Amino acid sequence: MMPGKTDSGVATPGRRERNKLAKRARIVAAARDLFRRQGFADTTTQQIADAADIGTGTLFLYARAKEDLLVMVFRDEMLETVRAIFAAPPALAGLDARLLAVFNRMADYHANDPDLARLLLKELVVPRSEARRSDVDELMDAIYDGLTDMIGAEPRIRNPAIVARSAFALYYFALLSWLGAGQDRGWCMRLLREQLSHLINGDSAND
Amino acid sequence: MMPGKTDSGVATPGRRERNKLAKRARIVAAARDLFRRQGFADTTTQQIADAADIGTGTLFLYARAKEDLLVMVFRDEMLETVRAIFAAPPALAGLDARLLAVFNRMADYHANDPDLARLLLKELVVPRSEARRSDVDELMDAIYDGLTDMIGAEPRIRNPAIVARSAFALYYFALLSWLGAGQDRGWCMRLLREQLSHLINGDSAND
DNA sequence: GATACAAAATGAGTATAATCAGTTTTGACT
DNA sequence: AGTCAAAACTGATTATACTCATTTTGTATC
Repeated sequence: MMPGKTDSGVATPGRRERNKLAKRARIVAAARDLFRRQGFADTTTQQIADAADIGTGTLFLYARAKEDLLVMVFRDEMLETVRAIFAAPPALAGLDARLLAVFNRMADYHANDPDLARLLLKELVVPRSEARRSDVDELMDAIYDGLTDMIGAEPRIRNPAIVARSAFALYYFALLSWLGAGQDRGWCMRLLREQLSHLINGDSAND
Repeated sequence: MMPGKTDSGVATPGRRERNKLAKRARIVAAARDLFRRQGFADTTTQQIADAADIGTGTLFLYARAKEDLLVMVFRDEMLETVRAIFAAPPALAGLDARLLAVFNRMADYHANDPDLARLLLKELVVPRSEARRSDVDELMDAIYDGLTDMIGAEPRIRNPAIVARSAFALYYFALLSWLGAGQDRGWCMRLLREQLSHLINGDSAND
């Protein structure tokens, strides 16, 4: 039992990779719990490292900065939510209902912990690093895939301008919730729908 | 000449107030120069305090956090620019030309120092504090006043939802510049124009 | 002018995010 | 099993944003 690879046909992920993933999960879980309990500012990186049972140095191997941990927490939870919403049978749920569900989930973050939510939005909408940018893209992709599945068009269309607009739509929706301008959500939804129809019809979105 | 108030009819601002304003100006100037020369991250608060010839403690009396200094710098420069643009005689400059001038000025920040610009946008669009929020409002007001003057409608209309949308329009424009999607600027301008016509026609903007 | 009071300034001190040089663990290969 | 290079881990150390108890400055009243 020496080599780390069993005799399966395709290459096994490998123990190293699995350990890394497990550790990442432990870190994110620890961060999520502590942020929830004490808030972002009052949680030290030391505490997170202790809770995840790793050294402080290791922590910064998985997250370039403390704020990255917040994004990791959000990303994981939101991806799960979006996938669950679009995976559920489309009972009475039309396009609008599902979009609304995703939006509402984002808005919940504002309701529960405004400071944390603000930080999240900042980091997600104007990402500093390429890595961060791909976090947004992944979230957008999840929504796209769900929508294109429902509409029946081909998935996996990528258009930076539309990605930006959709990211904005999500962002703007949350911003409006924060401002208490709830009645504007309809406008926001319509904007996203319009953008998505451009996406599906293959318009170049220059106009 | 003991009392700090001369015998003018109305109350003189007072030396204290004047000193405070002058000190604030010195701080902003010092911060601007250092940020330009060395970048935001590589400039310490100590350096700024030294350059402005004040103690480090005093610095944080004028700015709650280091990032506030960035916003102060931006706010001052941008307000001056916006006012200059709308104060100039409307020679060949229509509505679009002036808006574009304001937008381009914002985009310049991206071109010159992307990191600094990203930080700015984050801070301006999702302000943490009420004080920060009023910075955005003031900028928006400057644009509104210029536009309503040109169009001839009554100035000083305030609608949080429209403020949010306009702030977004500025933000989005800069985001697109950053993404290199320059051809989308037209869409952004049209959005703002549309919002402004709602503003002028007195629509409630719920729709 | 002297006294009292509030506002502002100060810089030594503190807390902590992030680093890095050294150590341990891993897994492929013989 | 034994060897080795690369990957992962560690926590003592560092740099610095921000605080706070104390001092200085400005203004009002007599």
